[in-house]
Amino acid sequence: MYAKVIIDQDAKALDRVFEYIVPDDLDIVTGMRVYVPFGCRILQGFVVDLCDKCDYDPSKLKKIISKIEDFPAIKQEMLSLMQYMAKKNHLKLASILRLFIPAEMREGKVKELFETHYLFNAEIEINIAKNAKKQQEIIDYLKNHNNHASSSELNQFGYGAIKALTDKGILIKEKREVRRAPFVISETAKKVKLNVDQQKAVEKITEDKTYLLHGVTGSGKTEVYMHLIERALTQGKNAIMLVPEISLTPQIMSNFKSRFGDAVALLHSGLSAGERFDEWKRLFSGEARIAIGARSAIFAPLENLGMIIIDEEHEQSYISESNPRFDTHDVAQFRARYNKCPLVFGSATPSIESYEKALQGLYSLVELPVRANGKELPKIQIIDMMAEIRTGNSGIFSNQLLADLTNVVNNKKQAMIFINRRGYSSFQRCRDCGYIAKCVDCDVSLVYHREDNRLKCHYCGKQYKVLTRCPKCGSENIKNGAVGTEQVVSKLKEYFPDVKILRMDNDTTSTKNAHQKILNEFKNSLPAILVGTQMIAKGHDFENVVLVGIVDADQSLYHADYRSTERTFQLITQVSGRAGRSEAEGKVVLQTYSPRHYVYKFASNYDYKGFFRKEENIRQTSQFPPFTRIIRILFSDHDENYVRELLKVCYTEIEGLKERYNNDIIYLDAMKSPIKRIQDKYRYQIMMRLKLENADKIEEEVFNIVDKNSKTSVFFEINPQNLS
DNA sequence: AGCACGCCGACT
DNA sequence: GTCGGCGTGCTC
Repeated sequence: MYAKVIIDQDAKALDRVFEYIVPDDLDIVTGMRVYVPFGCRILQGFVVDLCDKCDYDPSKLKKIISKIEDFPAIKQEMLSLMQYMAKKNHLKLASILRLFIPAEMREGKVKELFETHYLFNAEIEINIAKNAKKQQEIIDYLKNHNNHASSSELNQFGYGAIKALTDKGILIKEKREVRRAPFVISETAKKVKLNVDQQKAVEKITEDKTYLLHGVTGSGKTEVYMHLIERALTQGKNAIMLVPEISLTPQIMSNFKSRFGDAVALLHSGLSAGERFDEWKRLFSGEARIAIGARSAIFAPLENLGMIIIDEEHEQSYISESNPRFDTHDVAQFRARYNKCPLVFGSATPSIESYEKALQGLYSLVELPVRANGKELPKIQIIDMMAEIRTGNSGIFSNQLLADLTNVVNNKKQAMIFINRRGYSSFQRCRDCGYIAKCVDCDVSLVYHREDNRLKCHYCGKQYKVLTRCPKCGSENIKNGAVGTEQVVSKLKEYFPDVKILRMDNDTTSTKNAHQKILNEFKNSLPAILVGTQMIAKGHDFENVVLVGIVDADQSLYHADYRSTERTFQLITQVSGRAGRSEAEGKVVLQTYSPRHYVYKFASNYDYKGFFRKEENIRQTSQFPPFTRIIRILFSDHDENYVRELLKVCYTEIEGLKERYNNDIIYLDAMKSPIKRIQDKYRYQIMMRLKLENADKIEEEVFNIVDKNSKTSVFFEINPQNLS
């Protein structure tokens, strides 16, 4: 028997199958991880196929040394998925396989946890001394507990008694595997009765196809998800539900835990290595039947799927932007098709791509048009910050926002201030010569952090002293750029010295549970103001929040990125949803320097469809996705000359495609990447925009050209999210 | 990726 | 003479 093995190394030259002899005494099956001799080393590999004959010279074949685990960690479906992803995203096989198993398992760091268990042996005659009270207590305890107990339960009776009983054979020792289940406080599940729309949605979502569930904020999508999952379980099937990492709040987790109990396995970044491994194993073995987690939970080792749900479908985090670059939507679609089960993309603000597909009939549109609690959405007031400046207010806050905040404080209520930038301000610039402080390795502007009075690079984390004098012209006239969370907090403290003001962003939530601590503190303070980035935009329901301030709505609008308008609309809708969740009426104050931009008109009226039509129109006329396809090829290397040469060769050859595809190529150019260097690697890129008809063919040819010419790996990105 | 093999410069 | 630089190529 021969095995086709993929070596677990992330190198272009090893990105193929190597054949090995399976020794007779090893019962290897497809999907197992094995140790194999490779050159003069021993490496880990994945068995992806077994067959009777080999393609390579049989006299040169080596033998598999041993199994790593005695179960096949990669199931058949995942092997097909590997093939699909390799082709679709031009990824290396080993790097895909790594996604399918917990990192902890590969690194060999975590082991199964065992606990000694004792069984009561009913066969044997009980013969203990009359004064052996403790031993009698143990026997009584076991009789009351189905004749078995763990060592931790019995330890209270003392080790001597346990040992005496074990020696006599009355107790039988046994090693049992225990799982480190992440602790979740589960409140009592209140089963909510569905309203008419929700009921209709549940009834509609039954077939083996993709559904786009468009439900306004607060329309009760989660309840629909729960019903869908419940139905899948009743049919004897399993389910996956994905949520964006940031909205994996204890609230959602405890909701599902209390509804489905131990059938739920949670996969998110807050788990310890052991917990993650054990949750994975519970899914693998079928002990758990619902996987809930962030992006990577789409690879949950569940078979027989009956439902896949992606909540907040439009979220950027579903598109992986580093090493194995893939789109969770594609993976979900593959798994849904493989398992012949429904796939649900849910959102209050679907991505333009998805909604377009729904209109084209590729997805079936299901709508939840009203809020489940019947409440109105909070009113959004647009404040023209240019007018504020003209009337002499050049501060961060408009007079209206300050007045509303004062009102909130006086009424002992709560407010949230949303600002889409962490740190104190964006950058430091010399007013005389225009010099901007940049990272020496990454070539991006540094961000000023006031807490430790330093400049930091957000790409590599390197820290620098602040500028007091311009290194270029010597001027001391240094100015800070746009505002960030820290600055908003310090300004608020000036206005409201006695009010509890909290900050929540990447910097204040890096430690474990910091997230929850801040939210709890906020929850328990009246009045209070919570300042934060996107992090505060999701999933938290605070009944006392009556005001949401969006300090600089334009910040997400001015990225050189075709999706920035869409993103701004989504952000506003989401952030606004935080106000007025309960009895009190909520209000949103939106500050902008370009109040006439169409995004604000539609967003302030919660008019998704209107926004969609406008945006669709713009994308169509300006030839952007989803009406075209953008391909970005990123070359990076320490050796700048090599990258430039490679870029040149590839570009010339790709340009040659114009002979055959001139009408399909809207745009083609080669350039330095906007961030010219990251971690001392020089970055160059080729960008192209294609008409859809022949996009697949051209993409394939472009990939082959690049692959043929480069020694090192090159990043391929389709419709990139951000262009750094 | 890692490691061996291999062909040219300055040293005990 | 030979120790060691890192270029090229191979690993079932």
